[in-house]
Amino acid sequence: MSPQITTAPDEGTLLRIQDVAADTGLTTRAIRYYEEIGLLEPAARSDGAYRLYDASDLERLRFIRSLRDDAGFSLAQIGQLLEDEAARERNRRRFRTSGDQTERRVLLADATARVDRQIATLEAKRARLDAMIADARGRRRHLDEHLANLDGGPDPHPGEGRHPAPEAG
Amino acid sequence: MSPQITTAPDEGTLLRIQDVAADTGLTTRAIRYYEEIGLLEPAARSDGAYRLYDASDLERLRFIRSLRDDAGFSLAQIGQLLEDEAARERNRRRFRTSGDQTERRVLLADATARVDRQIATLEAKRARLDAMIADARGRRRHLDEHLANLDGGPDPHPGEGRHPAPEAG
DNA sequence: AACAACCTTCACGTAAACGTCAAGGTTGTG
DNA sequence: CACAACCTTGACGTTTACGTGAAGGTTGTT
Repeated sequence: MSPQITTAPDEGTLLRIQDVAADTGLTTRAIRYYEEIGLLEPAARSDGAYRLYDASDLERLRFIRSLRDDAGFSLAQIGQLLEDEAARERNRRRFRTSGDQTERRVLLADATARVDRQIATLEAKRARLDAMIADARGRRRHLDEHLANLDGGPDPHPGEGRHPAPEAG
Repeated sequence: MSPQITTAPDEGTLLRIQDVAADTGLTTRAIRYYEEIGLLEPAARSDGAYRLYDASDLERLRFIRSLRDDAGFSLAQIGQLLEDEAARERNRRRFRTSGDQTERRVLLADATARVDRQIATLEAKRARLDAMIADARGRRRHLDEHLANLDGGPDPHPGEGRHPAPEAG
């Protein structure tokens, strides 16, 4: 419990690209590439032009990775989802420096609209996935019925023909 | 109600690649490419080596497209999901020609296992998507709280500090 | 048989999303 | 200040998933 420690400042920590890579599970090349195509700018640069990332950068990179790996979006789509980082940053600064309640409300409303669009996009994707799952469940039920037919009475409706083949694959 | 018509046989219809492309929304090149990487073989070939596709081929192609566009899987992953078309086809033939109830049961069980794996994969993906949606909803709630703070009593807990910045982006 | 409209198999081109050097500058430690 | 370990910016290579001709054969209709 020493009153002043220089290790683990935590709050204003800036990481170099390799540490960021380790933390996020991305490669340094990928991170630079994301910067190249405008997905994020590092919070700062060192005197020697080293890229320096803060906590919010890490969050953003993890989000990008999640959208890429978990949701399967292309980087172009991810760019659409994140939409205009510059405006976002401007808004942040304006929000912090603004004493005007009305302006703060407008900025928050903007942020809300962006998040709502993200949610809508993600839910649309989930709906399509759900449809596919339902479809697969249907195929599964179909197979189960065939199994039931084999176990119970063999050949209930002989010349049926709704399905060309019993689908054994 | 003529007893014998040559148009619209429907049952054993075989389509050429362009018609298949129109039906599935894929390009002829994509369909040939999918064959190249082993995702499907056309049901038959004409005397002049034209590819000929049946109804089940169309289903399969629509499924592939769905996995690609809706679920965002790579063709390699889709190949894993569809897994061993050759075995599938062998199973179909064996199923049709098998009079042995036990064998039919085994073949159906195999098919069921495959479908179950597909469902599991799709549900895993949906779970990850759900997590992301929940996350986005959390961010949205957070923004709403800030809005509420602006509307109601301004600055309820002054020196709080759990959040470094009010997050206006 | 002629003809358009299909189809075939190469084979090279392309955009996305990085991987992988190369050549040189920067940082932190002894 | 020497040195390893990191970083920088090019710049070319690679994989995936096709697009786009080219050169020639096939089908269906007239």
